[in-house]
Amino acid sequence: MNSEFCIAVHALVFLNRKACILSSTELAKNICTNPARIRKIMVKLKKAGLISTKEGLDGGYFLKADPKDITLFQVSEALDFKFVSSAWKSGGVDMDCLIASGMGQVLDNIYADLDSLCKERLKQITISNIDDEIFLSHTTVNGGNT
Amino acid sequence: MNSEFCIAVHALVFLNRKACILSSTELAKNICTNPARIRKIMVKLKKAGLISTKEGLDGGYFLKADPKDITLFQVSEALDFKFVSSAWKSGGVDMDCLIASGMGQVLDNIYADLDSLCKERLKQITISNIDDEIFLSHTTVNGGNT
DNA sequence: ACAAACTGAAACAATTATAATTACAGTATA
DNA sequence: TATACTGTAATTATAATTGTTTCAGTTTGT
Repeated sequence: MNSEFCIAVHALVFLNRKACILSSTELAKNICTNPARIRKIMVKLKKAGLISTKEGLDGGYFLKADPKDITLFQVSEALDFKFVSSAWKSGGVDMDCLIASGMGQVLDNIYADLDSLCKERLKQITISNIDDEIFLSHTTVNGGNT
Repeated sequence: MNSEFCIAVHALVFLNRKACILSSTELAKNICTNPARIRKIMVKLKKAGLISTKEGLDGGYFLKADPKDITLFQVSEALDFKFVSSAWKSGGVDMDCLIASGMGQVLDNIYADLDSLCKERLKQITISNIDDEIFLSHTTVNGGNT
């Protein structure tokens, strides 16, 4: 469920740069996925107050918050997913051996720790930062005449 | 491929605690998986110098390194996997739009950064630490007579 | 008022990733 | 020299992820 994060960040950067209302179909085209998937993700960003929607003709999605204020941490929180986790557990809680019964929790704790470490780091990156990263590196001071 | 890490850590902790040679079948039983999977993972730990093998009758795996020196960072390096990554990429490198063509790399960089952050943290945790965590919490100073 | 074009949501199909199973050659050991 | 391992590969089974299709509900513009 990590690609949801990619899609959300991509959509926010794109909405910011286009600075207009874009439908799920238009977003899907740029992101290379399908509109239904876009909508499912945008619902979460809307609940988090990062975007708003306009229904009806020429409706779609647009940024609500200031891109300088939207951190990737907020995006990850909005999506409610974990960067680090494991569905598979070794051993089993009802086994006699202390290692077999305890290892699942031990690793869950480690993964939870790593996950918050990641999320703390993402508080330092905003949608504006990413826009800069993409567009400043393609803009030279002399217009590309090296 | 995150469960490989769970299995490797579990196996190392178990080998350390049992302090004897254990076959892939015995390890698989405690970890709750199959011997072939165990062997595939143990090959990597062996290449990294963390364990050794003994073939033939009553053969199997045993710890080579000091559990106080085996960090979870070393384990993750031995397995050569990423805690944070995404196979799915938004957009496409050959698209005209700078965002669509650049977003994949932007997120790859972010994920690589988060991944090394996680691995740095794991330099602080050893196999001994985990053994302690499991066994010290189940051992009270008066033998459990509260 | 009404048609158009959107979101939100669900059900289903397709694809991909992950894990389990089976089998067997090679090897050290008792 | 038979035994019981590892190392490896091929195959099957299962689970997770992504894509597709459909439709009810809503708002907008004419």
